[in-house]
Amino acid sequence: MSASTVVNLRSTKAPLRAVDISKVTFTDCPVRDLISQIGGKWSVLLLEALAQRPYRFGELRRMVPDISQRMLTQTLRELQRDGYIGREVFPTKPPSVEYRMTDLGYSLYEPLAQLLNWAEANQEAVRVARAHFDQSQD
Amino acid sequence: MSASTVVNLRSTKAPLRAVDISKVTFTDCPVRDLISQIGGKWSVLLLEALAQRPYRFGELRRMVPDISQRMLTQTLRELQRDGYIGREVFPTKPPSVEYRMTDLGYSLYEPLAQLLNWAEANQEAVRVARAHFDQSQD
DNA sequence: CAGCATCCTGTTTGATACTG
DNA sequence: CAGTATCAAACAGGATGCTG
Repeated sequence: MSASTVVNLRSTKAPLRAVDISKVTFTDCPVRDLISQIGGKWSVLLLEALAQRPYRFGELRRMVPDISQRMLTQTLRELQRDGYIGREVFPTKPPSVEYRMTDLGYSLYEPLAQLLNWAEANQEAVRVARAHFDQSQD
Repeated sequence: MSASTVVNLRSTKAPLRAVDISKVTFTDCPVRDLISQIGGKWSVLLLEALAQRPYRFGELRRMVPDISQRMLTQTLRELQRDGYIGREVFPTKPPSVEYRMTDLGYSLYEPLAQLLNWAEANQEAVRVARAHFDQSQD
């Protein structure tokens, strides 16, 4: 059983995150691909919000006060493109747009939430490890 | 049950990833903190390798051919600082250094592996979602 | 309201050369 | 072998102004 049993350890020359959202092809490692998406500064935050219930653009903006409009739009597009969230435009005046998690998004959110729970449950252990490491480095 | 039940949605002004490894204080959101660490380009790859068995520096380098020496060292240090992996120096000549996962690292790896499994199991669904999205955008 | 286009900055990463 | 140091490039993200 080699180390690549769980995942393809071959790395790629491809950039870690999408730049031009419409030009990006699927990288040859799904793990790298997911991590690069989730690893963005705002993706997890938005997934957590939308896992609770649907929200409109402006609501999300207020929930995450220091996200820029640019990054909110961009991150929502990426999540939509990957199929994790859906986008519905209501033809009101002015228009309102609602985002909601898809079934695929919810299925992703299950293991993701477990990981986030781990982060909270073990934050103290990590804090201690860091303090110890920094000490020993003088 | 508010949206912040699962995790603190407050975002921070802190940079996403550590720059000077010894200067970084724990951010006020453990989730942001974990995501910023494993969201790095190489962390997950190295955790997967070390979840299998201990490896030496050079072995890891050969397993992940296109990681630079600089990033291998830096990422290993970060993982060590957070307490996920341990580092042991053998006083041979020339010296050899072995890295191995700690108990904390293994406990992290459990939910992490679930997430990675999801990525592999659903890569086709994501690929389809992307193709559909790109289509509809013309 | 919900964006988009442009410019600009700091951070992350890579390349290369050198060392105990 | 297992690093460190320095420089340069690429990228993610922020700020601002404009639009249907």
